[in-house]
Amino acid sequence: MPESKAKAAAAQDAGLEAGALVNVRKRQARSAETRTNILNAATQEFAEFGFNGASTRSIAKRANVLHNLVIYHFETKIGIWQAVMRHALGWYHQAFEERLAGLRGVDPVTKLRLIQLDFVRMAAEHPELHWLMSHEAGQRGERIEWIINTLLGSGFETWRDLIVAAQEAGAYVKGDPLHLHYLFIGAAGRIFMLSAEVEHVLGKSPFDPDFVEEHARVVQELFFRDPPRKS
Amino acid sequence: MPESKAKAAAAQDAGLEAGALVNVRKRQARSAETRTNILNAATQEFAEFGFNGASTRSIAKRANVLHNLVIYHFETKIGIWQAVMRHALGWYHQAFEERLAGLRGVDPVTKLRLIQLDFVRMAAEHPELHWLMSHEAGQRGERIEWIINTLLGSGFETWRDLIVAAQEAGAYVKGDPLHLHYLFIGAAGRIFMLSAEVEHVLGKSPFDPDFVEEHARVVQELFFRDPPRKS
DNA sequence: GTCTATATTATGATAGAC
DNA sequence: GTCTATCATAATATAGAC
Repeated sequence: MPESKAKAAAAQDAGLEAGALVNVRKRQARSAETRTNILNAATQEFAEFGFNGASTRSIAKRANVLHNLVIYHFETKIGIWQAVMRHALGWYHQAFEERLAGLRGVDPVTKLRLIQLDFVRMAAEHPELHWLMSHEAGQRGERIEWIINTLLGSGFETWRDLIVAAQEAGAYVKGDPLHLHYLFIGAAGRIFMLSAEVEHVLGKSPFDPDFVEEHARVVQELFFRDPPRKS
Repeated sequence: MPESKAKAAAAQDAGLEAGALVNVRKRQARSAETRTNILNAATQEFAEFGFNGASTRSIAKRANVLHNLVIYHFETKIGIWQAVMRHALGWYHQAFEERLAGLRGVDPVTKLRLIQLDFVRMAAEHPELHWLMSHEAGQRGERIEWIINTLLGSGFETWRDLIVAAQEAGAYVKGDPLHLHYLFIGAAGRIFMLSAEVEHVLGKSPFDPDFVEEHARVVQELFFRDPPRKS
């Protein structure tokens, strides 16, 4: 935390008369808004250009704030980046946990089908997430280490368990479940990361809602298999 | 072309005594070597960091040359980038054309199987190619337009025709052939672009030769289907 | 919290000696 | 073709007024 920010927090903790308190709250609201704007702008910039390619100035410009406010709110460039990753991956994990919680009791094959459908739709709606990971996950380095150590939780176990269960039911293609999960990630998400090229070759945007659904359907046809008939 | 380079070429065209000619040839050889070193270094840098993230100085450092030689040999930053793309995509297209030429007369299903196998092996051996495209193909912009207009040839038609033929033989999953090609590209290549994360989650490098072959096998299991029995 | 101003380093690009 | 030196701009980051 920057010193000035810490001081402001301390001033708030101390007793303040009513009028001053209102002003403090107004300022806090504006601060929170600025911070959010910067965070969203930084998400887009880091997704598009990667850590090196993005600049605090372009982030500030996109967020419509003065460039030094980016550093003020997040201390360093790596600080903004970490905040972006925490926010993006946190949101992603939460979305899946809530989805899975809603599917309690559903059989694993259906469950896997449904969260894979969600995954495809999310890849179309939030390709930034794929880009953010993509820029880091390709080469060893401090940032991917940080992601692995502080943000990558036990999400993969859930996918693995569901795939194993679907395989045991004879409903999913055979093979190492986590390997298959990465095949799925590639098949499901890559087309949205190549959207400009795809648009030229296919003659339509992969983000077109109808296409997204068709895409999800075909992806599932690749991985799911008809289970053997019982008796 | 830089003026100094044009002058050197002119001097070469003029008559020169034997000793001087040898020196000119030595210089040309060194120049060509420098250019090649820069091109290879630039390929790695652009693949890793994208156009904005890479710098002419980091390219020069990697190539072990003085930083201004990068500009001398390629005029501008976009000039180096274009040379990299021409070289990388040219090599890629040539490799496939030669492979296909060698497969003249082979039935389309086998042909598709074999060039897909090559594609997977190439993605493992040269992930730079996927990165170079990846950094540009995600968003509209001058560079992807340049790629589409000057480098993207008729390669996609070949893939489409082979996929259609394999579908007609009942040996390939149904669906829009070019859409399926992008699904294949994602399934085949994405795992190598996430190598650092994959290594952590799977416990082994996706570049491991045995894994590459297993990966290629599973990818084909996703897309190829048993054709209906005859008679 | 925000704004102006500034320090410092990195970057793309050029000029001129050899 | 390469090397030294340099320029102009853009980058990360900080200091201090309000």
